[in-house]
Amino acid sequence: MSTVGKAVTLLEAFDVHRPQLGLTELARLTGFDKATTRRLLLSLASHGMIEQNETTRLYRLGPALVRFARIREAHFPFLESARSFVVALAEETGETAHLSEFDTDYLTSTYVEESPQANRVSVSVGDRFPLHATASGLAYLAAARPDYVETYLTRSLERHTPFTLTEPDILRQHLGEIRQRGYSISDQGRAQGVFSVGAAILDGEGLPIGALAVASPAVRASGDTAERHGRAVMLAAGKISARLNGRATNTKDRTR
Amino acid sequence: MSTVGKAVTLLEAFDVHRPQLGLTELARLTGFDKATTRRLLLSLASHGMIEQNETTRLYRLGPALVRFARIREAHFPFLESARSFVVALAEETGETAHLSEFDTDYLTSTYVEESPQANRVSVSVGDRFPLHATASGLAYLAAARPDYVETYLTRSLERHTPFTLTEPDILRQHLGEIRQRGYSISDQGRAQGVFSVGAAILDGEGLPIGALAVASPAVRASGDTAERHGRAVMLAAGKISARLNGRATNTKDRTR
DNA sequence: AAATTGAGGTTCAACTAATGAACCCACGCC
DNA sequence: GGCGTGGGTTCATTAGTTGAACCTCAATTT
Repeated sequence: MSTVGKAVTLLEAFDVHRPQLGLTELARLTGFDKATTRRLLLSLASHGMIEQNETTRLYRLGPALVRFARIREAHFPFLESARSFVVALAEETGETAHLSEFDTDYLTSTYVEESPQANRVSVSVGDRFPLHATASGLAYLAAARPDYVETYLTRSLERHTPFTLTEPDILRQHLGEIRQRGYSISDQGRAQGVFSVGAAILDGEGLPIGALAVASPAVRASGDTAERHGRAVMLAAGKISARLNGRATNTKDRTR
Repeated sequence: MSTVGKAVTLLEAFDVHRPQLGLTELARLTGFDKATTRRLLLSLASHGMIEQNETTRLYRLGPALVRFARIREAHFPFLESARSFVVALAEETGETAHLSEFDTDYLTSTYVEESPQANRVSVSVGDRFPLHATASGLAYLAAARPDYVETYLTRSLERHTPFTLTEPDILRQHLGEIRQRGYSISDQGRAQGVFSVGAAILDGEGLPIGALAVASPAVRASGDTAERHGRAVMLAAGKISARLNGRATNTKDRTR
């Protein structure tokens, strides 16, 4: 692995539930030597990518990351342009709606609007969705480049529940149906008792960059739920894509 | 420079006004060889820190940065906890109020609430403030560790206007006065015609992590402006620090 | 109070990964 | 059709990275 890759791997050791880590702990989590870990941390810290609490000696993600994130968001306002549509979708369906963004073989939850009902699906910002086991992921794959999909399908796909689809051939067929239908369906693919439908968010070239989904308790999913939610999520995703690209983008326009 | 440092330097080539860059352009901006630049970009891209537009071949900051920023903000909610106080401060003073965060020898503007008046000071999120030439920076320095201040003062300090203070001795004296007073004053230190007062935001150990400031056109700064704005900014900064640390933190409590 | 454990941090010879000059290719333009 | 420009690649040389062993300090344990 390149040195840069190692440095980023170090950053990836942090998450919402482990926002601060010690040197030894970081070395253990990443598998790097303590000396290596420290040298990388210092390099990162000198650029504000990592910060150290001077009394506890613990490391945490630095302010430069926030600065970079703002630059990206200013130019590529994924969240800003989507928030209101997610809220509207949750209201319309009465269920939890969530938006996720593609990032290295996963979709990462970016914004969540939970259902007001007591029995609801709960999702947290930062949660990562495997592509083959969630409605969001399937919607993403259905719109992704064929070569990416093939590469993804040939690796070993984790089975999260007895309902998870892991057979490449079945998945390929499933993706075909999603393309026809316009939205994806995942019946308890990642978590038991959760029924979801999803649709991809597309960039200016028609390639997917994220997904929008509605998740409901499976016990509330009756005959027409998939279609009702599916239409709603498809429409909302289309609107988000359109706004993101400053124009309509439901066609895969590749003329340029 | 370490490879990691170079990789981050590449990220730093992007800013709000230049959110997308080509390979050659990036190599030119950073001074690295084209091959080096590309290899670094690939390493970064494989972790989602950089993204490439497949048709224009231009590179932009990646989604992983946004993910990391969220992890940091979830744990260290600088902006969230401060926003309402900045709005209130702008309202109270009738002038532009802005919050900035320390990041590698500069304060970076994080949130801005502009004055409603036609003749107002305009600040953009992402603007970088030199420590010696702005009210925010001086407030930061006045609360910073002595060894950091000394290191900072011994480098050559840029003169932005005829009013910029660049003499280490004068600055040291100035910082003493700021500590006594509780807020800083910068009369046209960075831009002609801008009068600002500022106060530092402190972490749980009493060390500064950012600053809050009120900036007004110098022509509106009369006799009591400094004191009125100063008191307001000091109070607001104290409240932000307190909320950030979950308790009162205007004393430098180091008992642990 | 001496011994033990475990954390942060450092050193330096061995070694592996980074470097960059020169290269190719594609496209747009005169 | 030749020239300029930008993206991308190659590989011998070179410079940065590695990690076992070490140090220090503070908190437990004996």
